Amino acid sequence: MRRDRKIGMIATSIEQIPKIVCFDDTPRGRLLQGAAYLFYKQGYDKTTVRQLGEFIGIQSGSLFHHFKSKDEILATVMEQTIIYNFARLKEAAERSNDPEQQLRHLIKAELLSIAGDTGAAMAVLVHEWFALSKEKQDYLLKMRNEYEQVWLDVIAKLRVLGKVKHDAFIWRRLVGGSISWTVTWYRPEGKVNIDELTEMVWEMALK
Amino acid sequence: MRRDRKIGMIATSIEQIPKIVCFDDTPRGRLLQGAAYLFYKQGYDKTTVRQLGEFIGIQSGSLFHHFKSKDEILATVMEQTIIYNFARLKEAAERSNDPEQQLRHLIKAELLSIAGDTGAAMAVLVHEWFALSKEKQDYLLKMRNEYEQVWLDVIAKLRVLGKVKHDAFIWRRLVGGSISWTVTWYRPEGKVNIDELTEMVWEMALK
DNA sequence: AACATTACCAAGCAAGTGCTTGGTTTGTAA
DNA sequence: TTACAAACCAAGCACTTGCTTGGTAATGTT
Repeated sequence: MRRDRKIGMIATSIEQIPKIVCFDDTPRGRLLQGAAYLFYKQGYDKTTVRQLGEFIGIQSGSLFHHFKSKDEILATVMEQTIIYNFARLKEAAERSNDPEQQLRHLIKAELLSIAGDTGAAMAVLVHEWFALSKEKQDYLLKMRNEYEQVWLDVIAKLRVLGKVKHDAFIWRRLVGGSISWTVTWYRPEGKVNIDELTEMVWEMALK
Repeated sequence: MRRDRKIGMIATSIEQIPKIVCFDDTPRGRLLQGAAYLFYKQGYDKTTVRQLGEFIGIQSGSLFHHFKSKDEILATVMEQTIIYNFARLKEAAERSNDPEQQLRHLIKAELLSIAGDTGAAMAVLVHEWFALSKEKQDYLLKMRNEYEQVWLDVIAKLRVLGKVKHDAFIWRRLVGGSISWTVTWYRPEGKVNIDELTEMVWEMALK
């Protein structure tokens, strides 16, 4: 009787879970949606293809009509998540010309990604990174770099203004850490909302 | 031919890896040491008992003479890591009476835990938390709470001094996020050392 | 020397695992 | 209606997993 650890309070079918915006309404999209939820709740390895099949209402074998491996399902969840949130970040950066305000928008956008409507999928991205094959990691890293460049551009401007004094990369990682870490504790029903959190991070970051 | 993803540049026996201070030199200690390393490099689920056995030089079945399950190995790695780093944190807090200096010591202690000599084990604690059974999670959470209390005591004093204005819990989580996140990027051979990093986090945190 | 305890081996079982295969149903457009 | 592809089912194969069992070697203590 191995591997019987209890998973508490988990949905048993795809209708019961909140929609994640990065996936569409095709069978394939629903599959990704279900996968993101289960990977989020249980982890990639502990989610079996049988369980995923049952969750979205098809046979486990039928999954492989849409994707050629379980690995590819995970990679696709991550890819779509990155694409969606990259677009959101870019949009945020274009919302202002003042670097300080841009920073505020970036922070909020990233908090929304992680603690908001794509939270489950982002958590998968964070937690299951090492479950990916090396090649998929490399591929996604390239997209990740584009994403980071948006940040670095804004930071560069802040450094010119003297608002940021430390090394840009390290500074970004410290601020990014505060934001990313919310994945481990933030709950929408908790005592702060995204806007208040944005404000706190912004103040800390700008000194 | 499943699950054949390549793991690059990984040691194949326990003599090749750096010692982690929280484990002793008994057979049991070496087992934990090896487990921490492999869990760190590959993840808990992808590390098989066979591989762990081979790594430390015994048969896979012999592992179960020391621990009654693989789960228990993971939990013990985490437990010892928490115990060790709790002691280090407490010691750090007692090194000064000035809250601002105490904070500096706490930050450095936590950075040492995560980016320093217990880094591999701490990474396991962070990444494999959900691989633990629920009961083990609850048990370790109690120890974690004691650990957090050391931080909260210092923060409370800082709030009295007006050095921290936001909610103590949230503030701690943002600062803790910056620190914990170093697990994903910090390398000792990189461009900053622990002391410089301590300084940066300290400045950000204190505003 | 005698005993007890710790550490370990060799073999294998039961229960999964991801994935394949060959075929059927469903939707869509001409 | 016909044609064709997308979506799916039912069954099972090849393999790996954590762990058990019954025994042996090494180590330490008196």
